[in-house]
Amino acid sequence: MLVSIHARPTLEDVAARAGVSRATASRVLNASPRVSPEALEAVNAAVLALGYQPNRAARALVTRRTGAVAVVFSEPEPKIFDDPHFARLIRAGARALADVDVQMVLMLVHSPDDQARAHRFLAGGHVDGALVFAPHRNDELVSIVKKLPLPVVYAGKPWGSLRGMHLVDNDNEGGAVLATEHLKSLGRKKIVHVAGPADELSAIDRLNGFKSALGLDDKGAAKVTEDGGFTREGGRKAMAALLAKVPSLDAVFVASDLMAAGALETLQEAGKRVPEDVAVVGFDDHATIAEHTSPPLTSVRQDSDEQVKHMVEHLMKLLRDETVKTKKQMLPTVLVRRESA
Amino acid sequence: MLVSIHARPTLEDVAARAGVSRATASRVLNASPRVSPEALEAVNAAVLALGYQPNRAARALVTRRTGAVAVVFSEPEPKIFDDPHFARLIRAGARALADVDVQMVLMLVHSPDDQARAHRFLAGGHVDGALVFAPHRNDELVSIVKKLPLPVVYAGKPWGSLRGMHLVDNDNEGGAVLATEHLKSLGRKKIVHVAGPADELSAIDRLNGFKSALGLDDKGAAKVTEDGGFTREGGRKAMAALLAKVPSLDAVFVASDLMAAGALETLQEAGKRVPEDVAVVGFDDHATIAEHTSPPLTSVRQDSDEQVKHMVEHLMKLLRDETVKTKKQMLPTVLVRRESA
DNA sequence: CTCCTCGATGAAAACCTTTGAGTCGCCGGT
DNA sequence: ACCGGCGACTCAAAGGTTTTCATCGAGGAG
Repeated sequence: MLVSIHARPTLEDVAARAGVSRATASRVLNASPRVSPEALEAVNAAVLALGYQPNRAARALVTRRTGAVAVVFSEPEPKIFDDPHFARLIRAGARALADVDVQMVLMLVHSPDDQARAHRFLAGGHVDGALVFAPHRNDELVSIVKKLPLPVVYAGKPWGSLRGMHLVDNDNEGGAVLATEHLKSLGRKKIVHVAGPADELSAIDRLNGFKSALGLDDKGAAKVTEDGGFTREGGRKAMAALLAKVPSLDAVFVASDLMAAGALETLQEAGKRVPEDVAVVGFDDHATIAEHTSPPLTSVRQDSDEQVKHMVEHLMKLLRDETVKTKKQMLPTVLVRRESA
Repeated sequence: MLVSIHARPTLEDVAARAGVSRATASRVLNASPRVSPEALEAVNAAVLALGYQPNRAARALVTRRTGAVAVVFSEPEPKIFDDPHFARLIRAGARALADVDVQMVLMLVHSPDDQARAHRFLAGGHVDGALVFAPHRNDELVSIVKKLPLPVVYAGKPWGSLRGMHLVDNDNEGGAVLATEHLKSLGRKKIVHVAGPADELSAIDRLNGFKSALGLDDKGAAKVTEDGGFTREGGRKAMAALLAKVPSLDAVFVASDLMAAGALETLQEAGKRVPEDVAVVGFDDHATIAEHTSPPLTSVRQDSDEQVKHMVEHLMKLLRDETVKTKKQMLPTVLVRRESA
């Protein structure tokens, strides 16, 4: 049977070759139970022989499903995308979505223009759902997305009411407690904190963990904390400020590895030995940072790959209309000991 | 006219409201010239009033175009994705593609499994074309993709025959010449080179530029060159090796900013002052690296955003079946002077 | 006044799949 | 022998858009 020169085979072709109707062939492909074993085998053989691949557009048209989901990063400050964390999240997203055979539409939202575009796109029915990364305070994108009749899973807690929202968060607070307790267990008496920006909830949660582990109130915490803005440079400066503020410090919990790298540099310049004079614990356990600082960084691991995987799973459940038991998931964090503490 | 509760408006609805036929409405949307001004205006008004957005699936079905292109990163070593360069390319791709309203399907290819998946996907007609980043030697993905009847634009020169391929490359060799000439013009006599891995053409081109600027042959070059593998750690080690090999060196051209950051650390530890004792020039002009080393790094700028933008433009031309004059584009590089040289 | 041309428009086919309704044959029960 | 029921299957409609072809009307040439 000579098939046409180059055209891709259609379901009709498969059905013809298998000696069944289009409908039956379709049922085989969609794993419907109402198919006889013979038909099933014949169709599968035909699919294989012809190298058939369903036409996504046709399928999308009738099912009213696009087979695509948006992955949205909302980030007023484009620079932070040079953060290696970002690359990791994207990689994890690409992988997890490819595994379930759905297309990933990446959207980076910086400006109000981008927001409008994202709004149009998400409202336009071009995707079945969305994964949203919007860590910042009062991010308008979140209010926009919230109003859309679109299944959405957030990474971490977006600012504002969480009513009815689905999200997968890391246990930032628990991780911070872990880190601080560890420093205490080393016998450190004067523990300080380089915090992340006050407009990100993950930073706030980490700060809260630090406070609760030490039994500090807001005022007490303010005396031993500096904002490092989640950047290397910020970590450097915050550490310097802390050295000035608390000369007797003997340990520091830094809210991100990137900042910790900066902090280590400052400590080194100040002639402090790590961990002898000052013990340092970071957060993220970022492979290419934590393992390559000197000394290698003790850090709280939050598994971004795992987080994204859970987000995807959760979203798929929503798309399948399964009733999800827990709307919010919290992923555990663990302390990874290296040499800095 | 009460419209249905929630269903998205269709072209039929638009046509009805504008008092024309579906066909005419379609012509307006596709900017066909054969439309009267009145019809045009009426349809546009209806589109606006209804918030109409074309159904991508339906359109894809009939035009046999998906409105999506794949962006493929082939990279045996997943770690390199922590390279900030990668994040930049992705960002640029997302932006450039969104600008022309096509969806970006991101594919990260690490393993042979991934290759097979990519093959299936690209052959499956799920995208109209592809942007391929495959810098490494003998990357099998390239041979796979080459056989596909799919418009593809490569980033840089993939290894192997370039016959009939479309690509947008940076002028690596020219940039290297620029860097080396600059060091010469500073009166430096003993200039060495920290190279990228020998299985990436961009690294080889930079090495070649270095060689030709100094008039070195292979043997001569080998004496003053070390491979830094495009990593920070590699740059550190390569610099140390060079210091041992060529104690009298007074300048170094490093083939990437990340390696240059490492090299600077080594120089500092060796007690060399930069630029007084040793002048350093990097490559990439990566914002978050070059500006934050101490001293700030003189570097060759290659504009990744520009490169990706050109790739997208080129691909769009291919998709429109325009005959493209030049299959290969070369983007200029410029030297950005800071304090390290 | 008629014929022709040409531009604008409408009707309908085509794209490929899913799915609800209907058909067919067969078995067991009466 | 008939009927009901059931499992496996086929038919055909539906989904929203583009595009070809035909139609219609107006305006110019003869």
